[in-house]
Amino acid sequence: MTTIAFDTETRGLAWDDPEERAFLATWADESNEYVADLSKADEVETFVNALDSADVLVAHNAPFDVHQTRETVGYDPLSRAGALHDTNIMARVAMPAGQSRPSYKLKDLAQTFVSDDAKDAEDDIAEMAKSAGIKLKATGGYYDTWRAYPEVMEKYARLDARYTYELHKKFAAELDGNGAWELEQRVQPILIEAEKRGIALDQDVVTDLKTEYEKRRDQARATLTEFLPEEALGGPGSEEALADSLLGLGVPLHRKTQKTGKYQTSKFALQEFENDYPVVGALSDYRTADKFLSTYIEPMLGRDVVHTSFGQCEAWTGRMSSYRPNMQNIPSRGGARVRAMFVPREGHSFVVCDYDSIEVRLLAYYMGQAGYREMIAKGLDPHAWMAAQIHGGRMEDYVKGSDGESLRSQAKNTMFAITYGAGAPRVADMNQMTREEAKALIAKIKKSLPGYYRLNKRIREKVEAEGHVTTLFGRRQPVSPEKSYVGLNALIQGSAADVMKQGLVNVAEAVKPYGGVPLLVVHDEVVVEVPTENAQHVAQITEQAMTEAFELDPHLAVSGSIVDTNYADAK
DNA sequence: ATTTCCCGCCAC
DNA sequence: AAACGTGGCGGGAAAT
Repeated sequence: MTTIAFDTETRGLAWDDPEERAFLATWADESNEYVADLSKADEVETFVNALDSADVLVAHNAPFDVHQTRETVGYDPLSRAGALHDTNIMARVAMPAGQSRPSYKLKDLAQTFVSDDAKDAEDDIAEMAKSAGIKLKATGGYYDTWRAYPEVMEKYARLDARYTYELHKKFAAELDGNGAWELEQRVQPILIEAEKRGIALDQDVVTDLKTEYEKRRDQARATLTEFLPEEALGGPGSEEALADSLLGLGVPLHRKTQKTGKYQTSKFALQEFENDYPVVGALSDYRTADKFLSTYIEPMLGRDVVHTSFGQCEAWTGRMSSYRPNMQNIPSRGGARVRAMFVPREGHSFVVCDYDSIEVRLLAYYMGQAGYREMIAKGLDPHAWMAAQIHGGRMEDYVKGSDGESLRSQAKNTMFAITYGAGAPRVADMNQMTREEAKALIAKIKKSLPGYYRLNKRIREKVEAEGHVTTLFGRRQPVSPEKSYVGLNALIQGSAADVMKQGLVNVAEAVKPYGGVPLLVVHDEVVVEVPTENAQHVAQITEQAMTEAFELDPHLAVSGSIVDTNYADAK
């Protein structure tokens, strides 16, 4: 059983950019460390042979090193039969944390578990770079530092492989037979494949969006400058200038920020003034257009494919995250068409499936309230049901499209807020009602869901006694007892994350024979790219694979759609 | 001059 | 009595 830990030293973090590729590889076995200059063919060969001979390959943040290795030397560590173990994931599974998250960086873990001077390397390297006049954090900074001080850099690079090896040894023993670790191991290659394949962009759409949103921004800006001076719209001093200008226009700002006590100018703080002050609407339009441009549109310009990275265990609840770029917060609400820039490749379609109200279903499961569970199992609308409980009448009077739809939304939003731990003041704020009305609303929800409050009490007591909740898949999820009110959300969100990970594993396996590849995971949604001729069938088996992730009562439900056009057209 | 903090806002 | 959860990111301000 050969275990090899490896690491790459790279010019940057964008592994898909030829400018930011790896220049050095290091690896360690039980007794030795090795280093390869990746510009030398014989050293590359030694490196590749070492990787290829391992039964267990280990890396810290393995996806990054896998991508760098593949792109730099043309050898894909995932192509081997052996296992890939990521000490970052292992540490997070072995030592899950609550909201106060410790560092899971290699050096910090090594400092704690391997060597007291593990962190010194960072300071030394920074010092070396400085004395050589190199900007370490800039692209190529590490490469330049290596060129200037090859022996020192290589020594530290070897140590990283050693630390990774030793951490693996520690965690592998602890995690033997751990179900959560087994699931994470199955998830990782799927995410790596999704990152590697990436999502195709239609540049015609990107440039059209750019034009459209520049126009929107400029129009809003023109309107705004009738009310506000230029210096309130960006640049140094603009934050204070904006608040001052709004006050000068008579807008009675009163909400202050928590940390620094400045006047809030957020959408929420301004919404109460939008009917009386036209500046508020114009400001909102301007900020939306500006944000869409800088965050979602301009970063996509000139790319054929976008390769996100997934934080497999990034959220403390077990949820995944997505970064560089974040593909989990691309605008979709309110008719935004930004998702239209993401398109299936030629001859392919997207199959987009998401769990229906998974958090409500989990809540129903944990409440154990028979009537509520059956109502959901029958496919009825829990939010319309709740609205009817609150306001009387039949639930049909509150479904989407009816006169009572806004009361349904109120019930839904309040229900979510309460699950997240909101109290009467926050519920009053969000619903534009008095605190007394909010109390009455919460009381009515409480009355119609006795199981909810029993559950909440039970969870809080468990958190206060044991410091954790236990998710649907038996995963221990720490929650700080001082904030036991988040326990319910941790349970529901954490269990939904478990389901999604199992669902993803099921999906990847099921769609593979039909050429389907998961490209994205967005908490309760999976996007699969598939040859168009197989799309109908793959949609059906994807739904089934997700539904079968767990036998819940009420059962899980999945709805899917097939699009040949773009991501915006899904659903 | 560089890094970190803060605010605001997109998603689920 | 009180406390709405999980993320990432862009731009400006504050800290170093």
